[in-house]
Amino acid sequence: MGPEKSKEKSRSGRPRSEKTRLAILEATADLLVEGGLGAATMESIAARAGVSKVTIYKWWPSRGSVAIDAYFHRYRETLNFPDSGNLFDDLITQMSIMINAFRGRAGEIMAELIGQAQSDTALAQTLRTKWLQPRREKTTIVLQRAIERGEVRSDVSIPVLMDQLYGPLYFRLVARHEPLTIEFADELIRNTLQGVLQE
Amino acid sequence: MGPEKSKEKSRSGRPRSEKTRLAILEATADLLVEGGLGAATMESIAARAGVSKVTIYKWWPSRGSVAIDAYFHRYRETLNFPDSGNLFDDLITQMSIMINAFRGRAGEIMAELIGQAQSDTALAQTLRTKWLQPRREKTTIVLQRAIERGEVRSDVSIPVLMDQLYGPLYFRLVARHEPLTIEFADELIRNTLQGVLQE
Amino acid sequence: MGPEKSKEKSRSGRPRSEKTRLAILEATADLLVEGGLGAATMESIAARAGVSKVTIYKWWPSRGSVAIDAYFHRYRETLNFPDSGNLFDDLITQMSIMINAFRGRAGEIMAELIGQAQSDTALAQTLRTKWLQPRREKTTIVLQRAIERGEVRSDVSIPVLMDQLYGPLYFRLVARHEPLTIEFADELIRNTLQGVLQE
Amino acid sequence: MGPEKSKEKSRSGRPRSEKTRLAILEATADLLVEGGLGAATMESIAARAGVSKVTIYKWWPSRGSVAIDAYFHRYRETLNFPDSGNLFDDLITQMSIMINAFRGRAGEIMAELIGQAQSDTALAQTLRTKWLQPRREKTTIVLQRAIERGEVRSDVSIPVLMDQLYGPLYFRLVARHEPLTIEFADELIRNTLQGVLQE
DNA sequence: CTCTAACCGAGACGGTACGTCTCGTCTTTTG
DNA sequence: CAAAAGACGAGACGTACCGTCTCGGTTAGAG
Repeated sequence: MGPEKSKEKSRSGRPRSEKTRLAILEATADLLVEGGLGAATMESIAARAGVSKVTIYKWWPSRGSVAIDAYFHRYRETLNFPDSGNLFDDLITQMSIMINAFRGRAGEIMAELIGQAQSDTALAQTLRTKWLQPRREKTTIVLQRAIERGEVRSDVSIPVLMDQLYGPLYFRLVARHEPLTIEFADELIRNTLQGVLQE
Repeated sequence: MGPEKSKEKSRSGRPRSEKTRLAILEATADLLVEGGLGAATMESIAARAGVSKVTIYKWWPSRGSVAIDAYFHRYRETLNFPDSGNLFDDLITQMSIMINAFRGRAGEIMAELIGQAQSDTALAQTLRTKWLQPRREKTTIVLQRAIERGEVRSDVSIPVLMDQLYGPLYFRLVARHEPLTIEFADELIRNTLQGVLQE
Repeated sequence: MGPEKSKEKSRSGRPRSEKTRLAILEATADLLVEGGLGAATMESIAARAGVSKVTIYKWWPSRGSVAIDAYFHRYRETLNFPDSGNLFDDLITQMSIMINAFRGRAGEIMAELIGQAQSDTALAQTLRTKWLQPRREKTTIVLQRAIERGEVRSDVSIPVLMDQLYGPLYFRLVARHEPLTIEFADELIRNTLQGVLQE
Repeated sequence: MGPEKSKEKSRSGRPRSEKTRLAILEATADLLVEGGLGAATMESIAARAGVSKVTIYKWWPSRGSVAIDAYFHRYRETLNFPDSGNLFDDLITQMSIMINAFRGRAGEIMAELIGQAQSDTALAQTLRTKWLQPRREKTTIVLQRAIERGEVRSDVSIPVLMDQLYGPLYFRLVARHEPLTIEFADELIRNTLQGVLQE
């Protein structure tokens, strides 16, 4: 999904215009910010980018794909995960960055992308591969090291633990029944690590 | 949202047809099951129910609203929460029911409804009031009693704890990166209650 | 077409409400004046008259029927034809009255009624019976007397002569290619009586 | 109104499909013949022509416009006016052609078009420019020559004379109070030229 | 002085067409 | 030969009136 820069030796014919690719991504990102996913129709993207619809269809299969690429293009984040040796500190630092991002426009757009993905399997696939997976890989490393340090029990399943940590966050992003705050993250991490039972 | 049965004494004019209301809900539910939310267009609902589009618009503001009412109509569940006195048992029982429901067609439809709600605030509101809230109220009571019994620490925020328990579940429903299994629920509850730190 | 006051001895049951009948005619006439025939929908007439649609359908078969009755109700004219003994004077007098009426709102409405009658045979019938015919009968008498007086040739067909006099007038009303003026009527009558050939 | 064949050098983009244009006109003409103007709805035209409604709206502003173009397309007539040097002969020849056309389906449709034009100014405009005007121009020339020949009085207004000749004809077409026959035309022309007064 | 038939309001309802929107494809010309 | 321009078929959208159909409440003459 999304246009990959061709690794092949220059194929014959006119090469793809990088200017056009960027115009599309910028236009889409602008539309996403201004009116959400609903505003980023193929027609409006083409019009805004000064590009033909066909050109977009040539390189992206669906409007969701363009949107997600535009999202990454605009919000290309460092994706750095701290690894200080103290699990709680690492988690609260990383989660704070994420929550700060999700409280703004980027959060609304991500929520809409997740929403759209419910009826667009290709988009769902892209979201998993390009968004979720890289983050889960980084997190896996951090949690693995915490297990190795003896901080976390070794019988804990890392995928389950990751869902315990990030599931509640995405749940609030999407269900909006409670606000996404740092305090929430703090208690969430604390509870997750220590449990909630009376000692 | 959705038509409430009038409690008022019969108002003037022809009364609303219960037959029509049911035909709409059944038709919509059928369409949801057959082809998901995308298949439940206003046109197809009207055609299948043998009903005029205007009649649907008269009583429901959007296609999402009809869908959600149809969903509740078809999957009107007991919404019973066990309250045995043992928190783990109660949670695993309740969550198993939920997971069993979400692993079938009902789960796909719920995921699509949540998806649609990302770009339809009215639908989002309905989902919160008619789906989430009642369940959270039941759960609140159970957790409250666990605190009173001294099973759970009294400084734990119940909303946060509920998100710890159900957030990961909805996350897997929506992101589909890992399967929704009873084993997952089991470890999730266990971890949540006891924590993951090495003792 | 249109409600006739029942000549029968009072039938059992509640008698028809004269108030309602008038409310409908007044409301329709108002709507005709304000927005033409297009504005006088059954819905708007019912709403404006504070009357149920069914009541209207009870007494009139179509919207055109109501409109035409409302037109006659509002513009009930004397329908007097002068009969001075001089044909030209009589014609110019009568035609001036008609042109003056047709140059205002009444003319626009009549044009729309004629228009509607092209796709509503019942309305067409009513227009002929209630509007055209009475006028043609009056005119026939006047022309008949002109023939008897020896003013007009006795081999002239009266219906044809009437169409020569009034056809051009309705043509301008409906085609609007030239204005409806007294000067037009004057030359029309003069030409018709004397012919246009060089003597 | 209606699509004009572009005189411009080929503009960029996909050119308009002539096949589609013709399909629309043929479908509309068929519908007009089969069921009159009422049958020629945008939906039925689109369905019959195998064309999208949007495509029709792209090129015609209203259903009346399509209908009138379809009418001209189907009944593209010679529009020739004889000019033999004898006014009566020319008029009776031309009027006979017209009456023969108007006595068939074409007359009904024209009447409906005139009817529709009473509540559709754009359509009215088109009727005047594309139907009435060309005919009046031809007639003007013939009458002008009759005046020059000294056959007709030079103080007669040509527009008024044209309304005297064709007004009665359209009046009968639209009011249907008397039949449209050649005999009618004959007496109409004779009366108009010679007058009806006793000499 | 009730009974009862018809009238009337309110408004739900199935239906048809409207005019608009976006999608994804197709067909030209331009650079 | 890629890209732009834009025509096109498809099909859902939400709205407007149509004409019909219950309802409950009313109104006047008949019994």
